[in-house]
Amino acid sequence: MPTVQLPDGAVKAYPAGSTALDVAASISERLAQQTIAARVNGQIVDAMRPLEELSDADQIPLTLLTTRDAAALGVLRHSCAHVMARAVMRLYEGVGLAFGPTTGNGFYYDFDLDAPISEEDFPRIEAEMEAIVKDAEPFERFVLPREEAVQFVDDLHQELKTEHIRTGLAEHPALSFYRQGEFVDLCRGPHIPDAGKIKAFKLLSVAGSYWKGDANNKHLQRLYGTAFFDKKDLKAYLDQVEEAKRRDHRMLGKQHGLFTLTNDVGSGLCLWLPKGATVRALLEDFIKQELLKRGYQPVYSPHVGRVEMYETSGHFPYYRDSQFPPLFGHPAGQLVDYWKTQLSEGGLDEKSEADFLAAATDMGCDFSRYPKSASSDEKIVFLKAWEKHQERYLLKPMNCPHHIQMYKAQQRSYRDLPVRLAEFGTVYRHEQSGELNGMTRVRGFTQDDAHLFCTADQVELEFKDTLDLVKFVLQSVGLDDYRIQLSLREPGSDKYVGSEEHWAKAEATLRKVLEESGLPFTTAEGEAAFYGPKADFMVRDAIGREWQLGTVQLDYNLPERFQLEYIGDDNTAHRPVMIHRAPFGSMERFVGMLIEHFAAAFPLWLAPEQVRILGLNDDMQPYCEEIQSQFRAAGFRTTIDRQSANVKKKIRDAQLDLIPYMAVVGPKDQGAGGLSLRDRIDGDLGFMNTADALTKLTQERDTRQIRQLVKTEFQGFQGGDEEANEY
RNA sequence: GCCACCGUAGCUCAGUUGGCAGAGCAGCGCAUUCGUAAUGCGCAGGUCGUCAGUUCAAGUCUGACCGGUGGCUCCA
Repeated sequence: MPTVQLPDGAVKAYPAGSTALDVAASISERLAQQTIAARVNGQIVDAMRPLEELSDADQIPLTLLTTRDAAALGVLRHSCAHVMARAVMRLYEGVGLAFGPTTGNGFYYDFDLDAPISEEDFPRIEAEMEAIVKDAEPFERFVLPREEAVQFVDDLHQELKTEHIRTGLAEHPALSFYRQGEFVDLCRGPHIPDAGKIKAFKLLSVAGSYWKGDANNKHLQRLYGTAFFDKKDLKAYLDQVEEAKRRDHRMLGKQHGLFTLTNDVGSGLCLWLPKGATVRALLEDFIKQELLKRGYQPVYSPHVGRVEMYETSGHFPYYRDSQFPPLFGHPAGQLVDYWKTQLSEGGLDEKSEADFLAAATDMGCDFSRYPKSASSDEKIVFLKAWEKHQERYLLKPMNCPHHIQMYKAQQRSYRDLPVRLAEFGTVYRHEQSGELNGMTRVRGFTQDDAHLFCTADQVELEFKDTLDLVKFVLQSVGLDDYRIQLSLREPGSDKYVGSEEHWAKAEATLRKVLEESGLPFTTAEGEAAFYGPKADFMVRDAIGREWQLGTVQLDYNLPERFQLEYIGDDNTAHRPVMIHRAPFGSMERFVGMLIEHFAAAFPLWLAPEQVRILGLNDDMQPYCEEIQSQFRAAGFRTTIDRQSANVKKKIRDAQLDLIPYMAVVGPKDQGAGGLSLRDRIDGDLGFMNTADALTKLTQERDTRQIRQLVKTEFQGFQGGDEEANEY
C-alpha cells in the first residue's frame, strides 16, 4: 500500500495499485482532469502508472504536474508526436517510424516514407490528428523483456525500430512500449493519460533528416509540429514566429539598403551597401578605440597564405572540405594535384596517364624522371616532391597563422609579453551550399580577431580581461542577456591536436576563470575547436532567440606546432600560450543579428541616417541646407528630403525608413532660428533652437543610448527536456 | 553536400484548363507648395532564373543546371 508525500507536506496512504491520477482524483475531480504527468524523485513519469512501480521508498515524494507546469508541456508534445505518427500511418502506406522527440518549441517525428509529404498535406494530417484527439483514447504503457520485445518489434515490421533495438538498445534488459488504439511505438515515455488532453496543436514544417543524424544513413522525412495546453499559448507562439519573420535580416537588409547578395558575385559573398557599411564601420571604430585602451596593437595581413603554413597549423588537413581549393603558383599545379588524387584512389588507365604527362610537359614541367612503370605509391612520391617545390596558396580560412608569423618575426622576451595583435581579418570558407543564410552564414567574412601571446602565468589574467572586453562590448550595444558556453573536448575522440596534458590544463584554466567570473555558464562536450577549448558567448536577442557570437579560445597547441618561444627571466627559451578571441565573432553575423535584434531600428549612435531634414515647401531648401551643415559639423549623418511633397508624406517616409530624428522646418522655424524636432519614437517634440537640438542629440549619441527595444516577452514557454524522449 | 518547396518589373505579389505579360509601391515627367504617417494626373519599366525538350503555340508541361527558402549534416 503506497504512502505518498505531496509537496505541501501532506502524507497519505493509498490502496495498492493507485496511480498519480488516483491521488489527484482523491483531492479533486478538477485536479484529476488537469493532471498531465507526475514527478517522482525528480523524474517525470506517467500519471497513470502504479506508484509502487515508480519508487520503493516508504513515503513516495510525489508532485502532480498539471497543465500549469512547463515541465508537463514536453510530455504533452511528445504524446502529440505519437498522435501525428498515428495520423500519418492512417493516411499513408508503408510508413517506417524512426524517432519522434520533443524540441525546445515543439516536437517532430521522422518517417521513412516513399511518398513525399508537403505542406499541402498538413490540413488532412491535422484533421486526422483532430479525430484522434477527439476520441481521447488512453496511452497505455507496457514492458516486455528483451527477447519478447525483439520478437514484438519484428512482428510490427518496423525495420528502423528493429535495428535500433538491436544496436542502440542492446544493453536494455527490458523495453517499454506505448499503445494508443491501433498505434504501438517503442518508447521511453512518459506520456499524457489520454489524447484528449491535447487542446492546441499545429504542424509547422516538413524537412529532410538522416537516420540517427548520419549523412551516410537512410534519408527520412521529418515533420515538425508544436502543441500547447491552451489555444492562447499556441497563438502566442505563432505570433512569436511571425515576429521573427518580420525581423528577418534578409528582408530588412534589402528593404533598408543595408547589404545585398547576388549570384553575379557568388553565393555566400556579401556586398555591404553604404548604410550597412556605416553600421559596421561604427562598430569597428568603437571596438578599435577600446582595444587601444587595453593594450592591443593593430596589424594587417594578406588574404592568402601558403598551404604549408596551414598544414603546420592543422587547418588545411582538418578543414580541407570546407575551404576553397588551393591556388597554384605553377600552371600545372591543379593538374598534378588532380593526378595525385586519382593515383591515391586507384589510378587511371595508361592513356590518361600519357595525356597527363603530355599536358604537364606542355605546361613546362620537367617530368623526364617520372617513374612510368613504378607503383602508384612511388608515382605519388614523385608528384609530391614536385609539388613541394611549387607554391600553393590558400585563401586564408583563419587569421591565427598570419599573426603567429608576426610573433615570430622578432625574438621575444618575457618582458614583451603579453603581445596582443588585433586585426579585422577577412577569411574565406567554402561552407556547404545548404548552410548559407543571409549574412549569418557566408563564405567570406571578417572577424574582429586578435591573438594574445602570453606566459603560462599570465593566462588567467589575460583570459579574464578578454571576457571582460566581450562583456563590455555586448553591453555597449545593449545585449545584456547572455550565457557563456564552455566548449570542451569530446571524450575519447581523435579529432583534436595536442597532448592530453595541454588539453587538461587549458580546460581546467577556462573553467576556473569562468567560475571566478561569476558569469552564467554551461558546458558542452564535443564543441571545442580542434586546437583548444572555447568560451562561446550565447547571446539572447530582443525576442528571446539565442545567437552564438563572441568567442574566447585558449590554445597551448598552435604555439607548439609553430615552435613559438620567448626568453624567460632564467635566460632560457619558453613556450608562450595563445588566446584567440573575437568579441563580435564575424562582422557579417553580428550585424545580421543586430538587424534582427533592433528590427532595423538602430539606436541613434548606430543609425546609418540619424537626422532627416524635411522642408515644409520647396522654398525652404536653402534653410534645410543651412540646418544640414550645422548637423554635419556636429558629426551627424543627415539627408534632406527633396521630394516636392507635403510634410505628411515626408514624415511618413522618414518613419518607415526608421530615421531616429526628423528636423521639420518651415517659415516659422526659420524666423525663430531653429527647427521643429520630431522623434521617431515620441513624435513631435515642438520647436527647438538648433543649438539645443544639437546638444540633445549629441548627448544621446555619445552615451550610446538605446531608447527603444521592442521586446516580446514570449520566452518560448519551453517545455520538457531537449533530449529525445524516444529510446 | 542531402531531402522538400520556391524563382514573373528595383521591391511585394497576381497570372484560369498551354492562346497578345498584370497590380500596388518605388522611379521619371507635369501640376501642386502644403505644419507632423500617403496631393493629383501621366509616363516608362519584364528574353517570366538559365539552357534544352514537348507543342501550331510555353510564364504555364518535361529535363538538366544556377540561385533562394525550410530542415538535416557541418561550423576553425
